Parts: sequence; structure tokens; C-alpha cells
Amino acid sequence: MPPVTTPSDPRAADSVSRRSRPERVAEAIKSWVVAENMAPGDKLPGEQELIARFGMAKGTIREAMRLLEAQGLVKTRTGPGGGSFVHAVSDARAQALLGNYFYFKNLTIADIYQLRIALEPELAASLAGRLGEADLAALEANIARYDTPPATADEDRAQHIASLDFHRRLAGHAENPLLGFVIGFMSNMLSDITVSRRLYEPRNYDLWRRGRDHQRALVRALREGDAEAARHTMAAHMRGARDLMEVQEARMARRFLPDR
Amino acid sequence: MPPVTTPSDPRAADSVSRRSRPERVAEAIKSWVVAENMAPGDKLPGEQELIARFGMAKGTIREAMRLLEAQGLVKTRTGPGGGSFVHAVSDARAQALLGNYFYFKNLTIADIYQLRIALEPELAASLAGRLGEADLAALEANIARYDTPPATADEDRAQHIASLDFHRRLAGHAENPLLGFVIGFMSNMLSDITVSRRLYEPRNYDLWRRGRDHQRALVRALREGDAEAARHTMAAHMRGARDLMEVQEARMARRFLPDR
DNA sequence: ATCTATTTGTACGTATGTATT
DNA sequence: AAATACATACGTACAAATAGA
Repeated sequence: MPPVTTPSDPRAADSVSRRSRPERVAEAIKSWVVAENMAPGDKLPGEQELIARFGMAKGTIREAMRLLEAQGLVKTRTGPGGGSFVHAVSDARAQALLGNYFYFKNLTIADIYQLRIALEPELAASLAGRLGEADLAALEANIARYDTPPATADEDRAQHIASLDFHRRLAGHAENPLLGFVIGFMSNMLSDITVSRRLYEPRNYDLWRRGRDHQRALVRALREGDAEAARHTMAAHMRGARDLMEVQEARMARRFLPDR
Repeated sequence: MPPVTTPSDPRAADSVSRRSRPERVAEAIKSWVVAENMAPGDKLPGEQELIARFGMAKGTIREAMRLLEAQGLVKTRTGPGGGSFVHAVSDARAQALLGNYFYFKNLTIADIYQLRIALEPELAASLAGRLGEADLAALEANIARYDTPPATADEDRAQHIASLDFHRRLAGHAENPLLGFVIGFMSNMLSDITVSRRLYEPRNYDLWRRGRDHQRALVRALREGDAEAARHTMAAHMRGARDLMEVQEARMARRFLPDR
């Protein structure tokens, strides 16, 4: 583990030394993890050893560990064999942290759909012919969850989330982790909306049913390995979904995404 | 500020109470910020008041504040009038946190280009006719930074980063914050690469010069407000840039993104 | 099932650092 | 320059959790 600038360093004015000690310790540990090429599950030095190595107080070291924990990079366990361990940042954590960023922007549903229309067809095409029968069956089972018209606002909402699950599933199968992450993130953001015109109004329901048929056609194209059909079907599905959101006057909820 | 489950709570087994006290305090403060609809700059209660309100020790409160600080949601200042303040998560912070997530995936340059090819043309089209003359001139000045062939590996690298600045600038003008963020993030990820075949080899340089010409044509389309020309020029530019990365056998660096 | 050892988690008092007035 | 109001850091004591005997 590398040394950290000591507190008695006389040149304490540059942008590195201006950071708090916990911050500096956390940075040092991060670059140590890189230098040692550590993998998830590997154990970091214990509290006492860190206190000794950095020459800092227990509280300072603990604050540093909380900084790393909030980033999702370490998990800490008590007891014998306990300690802090390198941890791969989870999907949910990364999404929650990114959601914090957008909490202060005013991201609209139209913004999200601009990316969905560009990316979901790309994902669909790249998945054609690459899903096993079990996964395809799971997608069809998912569609069945919203096969009957919703009768209440609660059912309406549940079906809306269920139809996003379809896209979350696809995202989970993406071989491109960036593509999968962005699409999964958008699906979760869209799960948190409020609508002022309900789905079960005839005009809305018609749009919605067309979307469900698109999903059916999409699974067919995926099964047959027809990438271009999958791409075009998904593109049509996304345009329809965007229109439905507009008709429903859907609005994003203003809250932080949950971490799990 | 809402109360937090007290330490003497007998039902300490569910997924909420299993969180550590600092985590619970941090969550409570986050939902309080939402409930009060606080904005960046607003002051949170001071250490002493939090200690009193939560009935916890100073160290616990401080660890909670470090959790929020790592997420980029609060900044803390010392001195009179100091304390912790709500803070909009910065671009750099959000990118660094998302970069942590991809550190453990193996994201390839091809993965990034799959998204760039889908998204950059969309951004270009949406910017056509919407940039002022000053911004357009800045883009042209940026292109001038790599107008002459690089002579050394250092110049090669500097020009590579400079050409990504062009895209960072465009991303900065995006009206869609999600689109701008994702493109800016990818630009920064691509700034951290190593290449095994240098740009100044004739074949590579030819590809690279074609890219520079695409950027020039793109600025022209943006100035003229021709969205479709901008879209197609950017699409060609992205395909060319991807080919150049492949020819150069570029590889992602394995490190954490800096926070600023 | 209990005890014991190990390791983190919480508490609290004191001293120091830092920025504002 | 001095007083003030705040966070920052330290050190110690004890509590809680967990694995293993």
C-alpha cells in the first residue's frame, strides 16, 4: 500500500493536499487496488493495519471506508475473518448513483425516449438468434402478464412496470455491458412515473395493445434469428411507446432510485 | 427531519434495519431532502443538531455525511456559516462513479462504438442550427489543434484526446441531459486508451485525416442548420473512427476515472 | 448450544484546524 | 488581531456480530 502525504507536509495548498484525510486515504486504497490488480472478493487490510500504515486515527480510516462503500467498491463484514473486501459495483448501485445525478437535471420522458429509440433497436438486433429457448419462453411469459386489459389504476401501474420488465430482461442479455446498463437504467427511470390519463381509456388502450403485439412479433424475430426484423419491430415499438407516454401525459417522479 | 429506527428497536432483522446506522442516517437525510424539495446550496442541519436529532454519536453522523459526500450529494465546509450543503452531483463525479462500475466489466472499444454510432448522429442532428457563432468558431478552433500530422507518440496521444474534446464540446451543448452525459462519458473513457500501432503510420494517418474532414463538414452542416447532413456526416465520422481504433489495436486502460 | 476469539461498529471527550466577522 | 462558529482529527473504551471450538 502506497504512503499518503503526511499531515506535516509543508506544501499543503495544492489540489491534492486540499482533500480531507479520509478522501486521501480512499484515493490511496483505490489506486492500490488497481496497482495490485485486485479482484472482487479480495481482502483489504484490516482497520488496525490501516491505522498503523497511514498513521491516522480509527475514525478517519472508517470515514475513508464509508467513502469507498458508498461508491459500491467495498463491502465490510464484522466478526472473525471479517474486514473490508473489494466488491464489484452492482447494477443497482451504479443505477442509483447515476440517478442521483439526474435528480437535479430535469430529465424528461421525451429525453429518455430519444435514447430508447436509438438504442433498443440496436440491442434487439444484436440479440437475434442468440437467446436460448428458456429465455424466449420467459419473455413470452412476461408478455402474458399484461394480456388482459387493466381494470384499475393499480393494475394499470403494475402492467406498465411489467412491460418494462420485458426490456429489462433483454438488457440483461446484452453482451455489450454499456448498452445493457443504459437500457436497464432507462427502464428503471421509466418505472417511476405518474400518469394523468389512465391506460384503460379506449384510445390509450389501443396504443398499448399495439405495443404488446410488437413485443410478440419481436420475440418471434429473435427466435428466428432475424436481426433486421428485430431491429425494425423494436423501432416501431419504441415509437409507439413514446406516443403512449405523450398521450398519457406521463411525468417523471422526483425521487432517488433505490439501491436495491 | 424524519426519525430513524432507534438502536433499541427489537425487530432488527428486515432489510432496512440490517443496514448500518450511518447508512440509515444517510438514507433518512436523502429522503428528507426530497420531502423538503431542497435545492443545491441549501444547508443541512449542523453536526451537533444531527447528533441531537438522531441521538447518535459524532462519528456515526460523520460517517453518514461521508456516504453522502461520496455520492456527490453534499459538500461540507468548515468555519462560521459552514456545515453541510446540498450539492448537485457534478458531471465529473457522476462519470467517475459510473466508471467504477465498468472497471469490473470488460468494456471494449467496440462496445463503446456501438453506442457512439447510434447516439452521436442523433446529437449532431439535434444540434443543427442551434449553436451560436461563438460555439461554432470554438469547434473550428478545436479542429485546428490537430491540423498537422503528429510527429511523436506524445503528440499522437495529445491529438487523440483533442479530437475527443470536439465531441465533449458537442455533448456539453446537448439539450437532452441523458444524451449529453452518455456521450461525454464515452469520450472520457476513450481518452484513456493505449494504442499499439501509431497514428503517424501512413495508413492510419489517412483514416485519421478523413475523420478530421468529417468534423469540418459537420461544423458546416451545424452552421447551416441542416440536421440530416449533420446526422449522416457524424455517422460516417463514427464509422471511420471505429475503424481507426481497430487498425490501431487500441485497448482500454484499466484504471478508475478521476473525479475532476 | 455455549463459549471464546477476532474484527468491525458505536460512543464520547478533547484538541486542532479553518474560515468568517 | 481576536473572538467565534463550525468541521476535522485523535484516542480510548466498550458494544455487537460472526466463525469456530
